[in-house]
Amino acid sequence: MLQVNFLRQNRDLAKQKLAVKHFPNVDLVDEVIAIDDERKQLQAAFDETQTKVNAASKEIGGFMAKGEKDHAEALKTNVAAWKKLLEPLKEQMAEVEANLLKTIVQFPNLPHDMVPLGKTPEENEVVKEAGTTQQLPAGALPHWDLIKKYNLVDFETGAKITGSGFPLYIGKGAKFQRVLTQYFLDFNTAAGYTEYLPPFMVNAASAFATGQLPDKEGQMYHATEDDFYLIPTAEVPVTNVFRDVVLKDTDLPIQMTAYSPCFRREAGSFGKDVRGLNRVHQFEKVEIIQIVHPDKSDEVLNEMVAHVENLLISLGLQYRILRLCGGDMGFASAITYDFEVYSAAQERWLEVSSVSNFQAYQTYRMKCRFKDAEGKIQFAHSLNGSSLALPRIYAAIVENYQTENGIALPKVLQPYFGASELV
RNA sequence: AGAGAGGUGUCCGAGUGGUUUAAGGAGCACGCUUGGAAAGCGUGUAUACGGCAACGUAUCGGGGGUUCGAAUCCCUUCCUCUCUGCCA
Repeated sequence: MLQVNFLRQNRDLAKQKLAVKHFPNVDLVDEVIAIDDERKQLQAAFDETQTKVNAASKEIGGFMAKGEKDHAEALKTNVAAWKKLLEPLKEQMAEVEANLLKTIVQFPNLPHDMVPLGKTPEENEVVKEAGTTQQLPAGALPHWDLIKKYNLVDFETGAKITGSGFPLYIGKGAKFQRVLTQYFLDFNTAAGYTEYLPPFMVNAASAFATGQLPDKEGQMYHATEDDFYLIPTAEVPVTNVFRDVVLKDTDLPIQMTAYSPCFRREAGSFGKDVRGLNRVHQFEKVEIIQIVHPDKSDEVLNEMVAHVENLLISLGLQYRILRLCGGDMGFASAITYDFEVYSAAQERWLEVSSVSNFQAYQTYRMKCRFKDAEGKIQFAHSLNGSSLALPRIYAAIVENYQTENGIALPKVLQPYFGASELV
């Protein structure tokens, strides 16, 4: 959520930045400031009258104590008149404040200066490409054929149990999931992240704080009986650890990592590129999240990108790093780097991680602040990234490590798996 | 799930309608004192919004209500604890 005061002080800059994100209605900036002006006027008027009411009430208390009932009664008449004025003011204020919130949540975060101007995924900037394309054996298969051939994942039975997009992992296929999760968590904690295992359902307040509500309600599974939402990512419960918290500057940076299943309805997503594990309703992911001093978030973003890069290198995969253009970035992000791994069998790049700096966009919304060295309260910056999302990395490893009669394993995973090959 | 007891500041804790402007204590910060420290004494110590400021307004788990006036009374909701039930 953007701050009105920032918009007020940087009106033109904000409009310019919103245009980079291809926000269709930049004049909403003026609208929001006008609404805020109205709110200020109302509050001033309200406070003025409420002050009189409070003072008079205190006086009445004094009169009552002294037994001067006549004076008290006279004052009560005044108060009654003021209160009549307050009622419509109160209503207007509630209305204006609701309108302000409703309007301001429509703004996406402003993009960082480094964000490229483009609109479509093709205009993302490739900042790095590394690794070599695997030489696959003749007759190499895409992962959806491989997992069937070796009975690692059964989509049909998953569909019977629940519905399409809920894979059932079997035997070594299930163990491989567990091994990947464990390896990722170990890799993250070795770099200083603290491991969390959060609830997999959240309440509406948490979903609002990270921006899933009110807009993306349809993307989450909703347990209506208790009004809980199944998490679309561990980012939601873990970031909410620090909702409504005032930290000390010495608490920063906070580095968290968490494994969780992720539930996404993917409503409205259909068509190509959704075969096999490329897009599912339930998948597993290990997330890294940091809450940092505002001066440090640029630097920390680079560290997180390097961290994920090292993880991919350790898996021996060909990868590239993209800096997303304004039109392809997420709503809450100021700058995002996507990691893609090359699938030689599908002959395409698969997104396996997305690392973003949200600056104060989330922390303002969820009131996560810290007291700086001077004792001033400031909003912290939040960042997160996948490290890593399982099904696609699963698919990439299975495809890229396939041999003529089996599937090999990256070296780092072999001790975890207790074998030198998957099958 | 049922019955009961609770939720007050950084923490403990008093407060059942009106100088509460949330007592008191602890902690923390600064000052005095000291050779230095402890003790002692003094001062300060929540957040948000409005205002150039003085200051004002709101907040005692959340929301709503009664009243001239609510931490206090009423309704509702969430959470914690105890007992009972059920359960891996």
